[in-house]
Parts: sequence; structure tokens; C-alpha cells
Amino acid sequence: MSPKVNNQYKRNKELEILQSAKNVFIRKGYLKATMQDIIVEAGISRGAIYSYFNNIEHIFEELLKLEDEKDIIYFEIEGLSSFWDQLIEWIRLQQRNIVSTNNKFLLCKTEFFLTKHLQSNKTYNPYVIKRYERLVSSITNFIDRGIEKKEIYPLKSSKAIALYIISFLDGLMLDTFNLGMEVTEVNDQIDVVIFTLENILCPIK
Amino acid sequence: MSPKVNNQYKRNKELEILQSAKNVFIRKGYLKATMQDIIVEAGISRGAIYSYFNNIEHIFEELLKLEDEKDIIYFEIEGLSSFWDQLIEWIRLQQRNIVSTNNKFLLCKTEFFLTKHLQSNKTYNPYVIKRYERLVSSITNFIDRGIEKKEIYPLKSSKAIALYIISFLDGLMLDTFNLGMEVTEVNDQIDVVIFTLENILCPIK
DNA sequence: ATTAAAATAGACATTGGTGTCGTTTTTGAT
DNA sequence: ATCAAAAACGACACCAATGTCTATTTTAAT
Repeated sequence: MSPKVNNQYKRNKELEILQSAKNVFIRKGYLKATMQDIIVEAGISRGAIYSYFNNIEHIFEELLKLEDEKDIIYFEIEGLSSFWDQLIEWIRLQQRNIVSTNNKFLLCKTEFFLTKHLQSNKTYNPYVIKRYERLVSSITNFIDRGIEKKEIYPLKSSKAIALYIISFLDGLMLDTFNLGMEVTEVNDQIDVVIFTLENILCPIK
Repeated sequence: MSPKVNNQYKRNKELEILQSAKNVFIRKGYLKATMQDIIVEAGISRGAIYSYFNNIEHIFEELLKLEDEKDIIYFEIEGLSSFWDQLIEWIRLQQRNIVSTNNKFLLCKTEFFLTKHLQSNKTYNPYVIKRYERLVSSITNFIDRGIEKKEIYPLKSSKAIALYIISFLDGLMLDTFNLGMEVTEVNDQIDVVIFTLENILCPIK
């Protein structure tokens, strides 16, 4: 009688596999990546990997969860600076993400959601919706706090403005990925959107 | 001695196959669609289809060309109404496209470009760039005509505004497809973007 | 009606991946 | 050192799709 093996070990191996998988996804995209690829990248055997994950879709979903854990929603941190400064800082952060090359995995996510949805007809993925709504409410609440603190006097509803910002950034991200930042002129566009936000949020001074 | 067969016939068959292919793409998405599917949908033999197209990527590219022929760029038609009315009318058209289900093929295109780019690393697709720039310059020129006619007094460059509009609509399209129009609240967002355009274009009256 | 080229059919070999399963190795409690 | 359970291995049977190739049918000019 002697049941076996460490508990932390399994989790580590799992994370190791997920990291290898991420490399593969970034290199090949979601749909073109194969179990084979991940097996090679992780330097593990077929049998082993299947004892951790059922299939490649499962792996991607676990990876998503993992990334979400890391994902600190910026606006949930109570800011020290003014509303406007914090907003602009966040937009600049997004700008840097769009331009940098580590948006690759972001694009894999887009591919994943897109193809998943294109297959399983008509039904929207509740997980994706939850993610989106979390971001929306985090920005909405941020705007609401700005109103409470009397730093802004928005001319449209907080939520509509939040949704608007997200759409714009998603579109800019997608187009820039497909076309390059020279073609989409990211900086000019960000400049425009900041201008429009000033007009719609009406920050004091 | 007697060479053979009608010439128009071939083209018709080609168009027929492309239409079937489009149905398949809409139903399954680009990457999940197979030659098999198209063969069945078109009710044609394996041998026949391969005498028209080399592979499924080839089919999709031909389909793209075909769709582009149909694609009338709205702004290239000289409008009868005022600048502002014409702009709003176009945005409403986009709004309807986003909400309607025939954005499915639009999403297949996105999937195609995305995965194509995710594979062939780093290099942007010149065809996609051409398409994008055509749209950009068509909107830009439209705005410029508005300026000439003294109907608007924009506070940012025409091109930056054009790019901004496209990004926003692309993002809204993508998110709405993935999440549904109830979640993205399309109408409210369109309302916001029109408001911002009024502030940035400064139409007379 | 004949005929040769073109168009179509569908069987086939091949490829590239999947998930399973029996075997071997490793693990850590005793 | 022993031992049973857990973990890892990798061969394998299977599947779905591809593109090719030979045979058959259709076409329209003669």
C-alpha cells in the first residue's frame, strides 16, 4: 500500500505544456497548430500529453484561462492620477500592445473565437461573452467613478462610451495586424480617438 | 480535325462552382471547409472540380475577385444629398450589414486574411492592402469634397478620420459577430460614433 | 454518323493527423 | 530494497481529406 506521486509536479508539467502550446499557436496560428507540433515543442510523448489534455481545443481553452488569470484589468486598480490621465495612459498602453509583436497571441484568440463561432452555428460562446462583459463593466465603472468625482461630464452613457472605445481598439488591432502599422497609421488614429473622447467625456479643464 | 466545346460554358460552370463554394464557406468558415464539401454542394465530380481549380485556397481567391467586382464603393458615386446626409446614410448601411446575417462571408474573409497572415510570417498580403487603401482613399476623397463644398470644417486630417471610421466599424463588426448585437449594443455605439463625427467634422448648421 | 478533343467521373494511393492502448519506466511510501 | 500506482512512451489502427490518373461520356465540327 502506497499511493503515488507528487501533486505540484502535475501542475508544473501542465503549465510547461501550456507554454509550449502557446509558442506553437503563436508560430502557426490556432487552426494550423497540431497536437504533433505541441508534442515536439514540449519534448513529451504522445501518451503523456493525452493524460493531461483531451485534445487541442482543450489545450487552447486552458491556455485562455491561464492568460486570463494573468490579465489584470487595469481599471480595477484605483488610480492615483486624475481620471483623464489614467484613461490616456491606458489608451497608450493599448497602442503599444497593438504595435508590438506580442499581439500575436491576441490574434490567435480572435482566430479561435471566430472559427469556433463559425462552426457551432448561431450560438455565442458564453465564456467569450463573460470576458467581454467584464472588460466593458470595468471601463464603465471607471467612467462612473470619474463622474462621481466630478472630473468629467459625459454627453453619452458610460456604457455606450465604453463599448465604443473597445470596438475602435479591436478594429484597429485587427487591421493593424493584417496590414501593418504603416498602412493603418496607428498613431494618427489614436490621436483622433483621444480627440473624440475629450469631446464626449468633457473632462474639467 | 475538330477542336471542341463552348467557351461561355466553362465560365458559367466556374461561377456555379464558386457560388457553391461560397455557400460552403458561409456554412463552415474558410478553414473548416473542404474540397469534399464543395464537391458535394456543387454536385460535381472530383475530377471536374480539379480541372477548374487547383485547391481550396485558389477557389477562395477567385471568389474574392468575383466579390470585389460586385463591390461598388459607395462614396465613388457622386451624391445628390448633402455631405452629412450621405455620410450618415452610409453609416446606417454599414450598421445594417453588421446586424444582418449576410456578414457571414465578411467574416470568412477576415478568417482567410488572418490565417493566411498567421502562416506566411511577417509578410503582409499586397492584395489585402490594396483593398483597404481603396476604401480609405474613397472615404478620404469624399471628406475632401465635403471640405471643398464648404459643408464641413474638420479638425483632423481627412485620412486620419477615414481610418478612424474604418477601424471602429471593423471592430464593431468583429465583436458583434462573436458576441451578438444584444451584447455589443450596436445601435448605441453607432449613436456615439455619429456624435463624435459631428464634433470632428463640424458640418455647417 | 463519325471522330477527336474536352469535360467529367470516381477509384486510388498518399498524406498527415488523431486518440487509444499495452508496455516500460519512474516515483515515493514503506 | 521492495512494490504498487502513476506517468511516460511510442506503435498502431483509424480517419478524413487530398490531388492524381485512367476510363468514360459529352461535345460540336465535319
